[in-house]
Amino acid sequence: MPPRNSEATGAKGSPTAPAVKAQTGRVLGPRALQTRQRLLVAAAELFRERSALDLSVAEIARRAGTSAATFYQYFADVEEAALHLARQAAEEMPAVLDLIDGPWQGEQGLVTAQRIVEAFMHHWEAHHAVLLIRNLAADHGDPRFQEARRRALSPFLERLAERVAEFQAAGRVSDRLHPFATAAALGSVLERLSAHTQELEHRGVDHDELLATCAGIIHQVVTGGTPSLK
Amino acid sequence: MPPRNSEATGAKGSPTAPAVKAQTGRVLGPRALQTRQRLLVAAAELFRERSALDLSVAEIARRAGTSAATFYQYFADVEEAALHLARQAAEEMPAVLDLIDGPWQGEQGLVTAQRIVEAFMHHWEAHHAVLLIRNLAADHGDPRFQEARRRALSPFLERLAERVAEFQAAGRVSDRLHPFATAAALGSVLERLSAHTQELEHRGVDHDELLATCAGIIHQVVTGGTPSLK
DNA sequence: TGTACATCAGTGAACGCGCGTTCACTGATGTAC
DNA sequence: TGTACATCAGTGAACGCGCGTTCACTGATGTAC
Repeated sequence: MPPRNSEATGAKGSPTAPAVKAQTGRVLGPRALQTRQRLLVAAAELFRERSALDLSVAEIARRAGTSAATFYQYFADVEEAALHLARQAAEEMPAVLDLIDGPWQGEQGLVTAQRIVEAFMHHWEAHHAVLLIRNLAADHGDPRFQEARRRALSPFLERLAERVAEFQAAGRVSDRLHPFATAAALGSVLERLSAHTQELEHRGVDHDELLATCAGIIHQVVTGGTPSLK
Repeated sequence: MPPRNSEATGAKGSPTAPAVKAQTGRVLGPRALQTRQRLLVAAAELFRERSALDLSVAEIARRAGTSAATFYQYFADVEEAALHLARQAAEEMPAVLDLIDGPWQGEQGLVTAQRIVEAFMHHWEAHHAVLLIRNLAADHGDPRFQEARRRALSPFLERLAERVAEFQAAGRVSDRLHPFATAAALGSVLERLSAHTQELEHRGVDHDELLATCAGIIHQVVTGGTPSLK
């Protein structure tokens, strides 16, 4: 059996990660990091099952096979753990970003739109519960969650808005549309439809139709009309 | 002083309302209806302040100036009260419905789209907190809230889908778009942008620009392209 | 290699608190005669 | 109009429960020599 956790014995000042700290401010060792991770996983599981921020510290600790007292060594409260999960999920978004810079001209535009939709849906499938909670808390006005959401979505929306502005400059898209508001609207389509695939499948819209529709709308709104109707 | 509650002394079998009942099944008198209403108002206030379903019965009762025991005479739990508020809010939607049957041809189409957006935003301003909670609970899978949401949105989405299908039949809109999925996408734009006016205003998008953008997108997607770019 | 000590990490037990829920009771309102 | 009674509506008090939070303590791990 090879020794696991070999990284724990490695360079002590590894500059890659910003050094996770306990509530007291102490830097965490490998065992503590493991425990903390177990708590996060437990919280994520419970969010998936229940949802909403009505989880109790006791419940999370129980699920993680540890005690509530331990939870308080790493997080001030349940929200802090949720916030961490939300930020973790957001780290995936950059992959979607590059897609926006793909080609939008002609038929290629539709393919680009499709790829974006696929990436978004994938993202939501993987983090459904946490993203839902992030959005709820943000909607309600919690500034920490609002910022987490903004950080995750802003780069995406801004780049998309640039495309809209480009097509506007080329005279293809109506000047009535505010580029950023348009991007935000398309973002909401992506989020909502990704979050509600089941409900729509229940209504007779299968996954591929949903993807095609979503991509079609994005393509049409960004580039201003369909190049060919077929 | 004229006698108030004169309706209470009127026809005992008034068929207009379906007769509200207590948890025990007894039909409620005027005083009880007032108390029940006070509890609902208190719950709505607290939802506006807090949000999420983490309100306690004790809290609602306190706000309503009554006791928890009284709450249980009218509602089984907090969710039941929330559900009632959600259904109440949904009763406003029919007003939006008729707008969809307005003219969509030419420049009139934009006006129609604008009216729809205005009505939707108004609806959300009035019931923000409750609608947010309804959607959250529905998202999480609670079937009662899912149904409440479906009942509120379905007629709207179905009529909108009909318009999309009409423009498809006329060869104006791509066949790639699934009519109902398209309507759902536009519905999500309406809901999200209505729910997030503040956030967008924070980003330099004012209310009118938001309205124009939202209407522009709806018009373009439903009718397939802008009639004139100006 | 072995031993002594320092620090890290985890936890049982305790405390008080506010909640959900129920029940027997009081007070208010309506009705029959 | 007045009185007796029935029903409606509201509530204080009680119960047990699980939670949040803290603290002194135990056990695990690392380190110096």
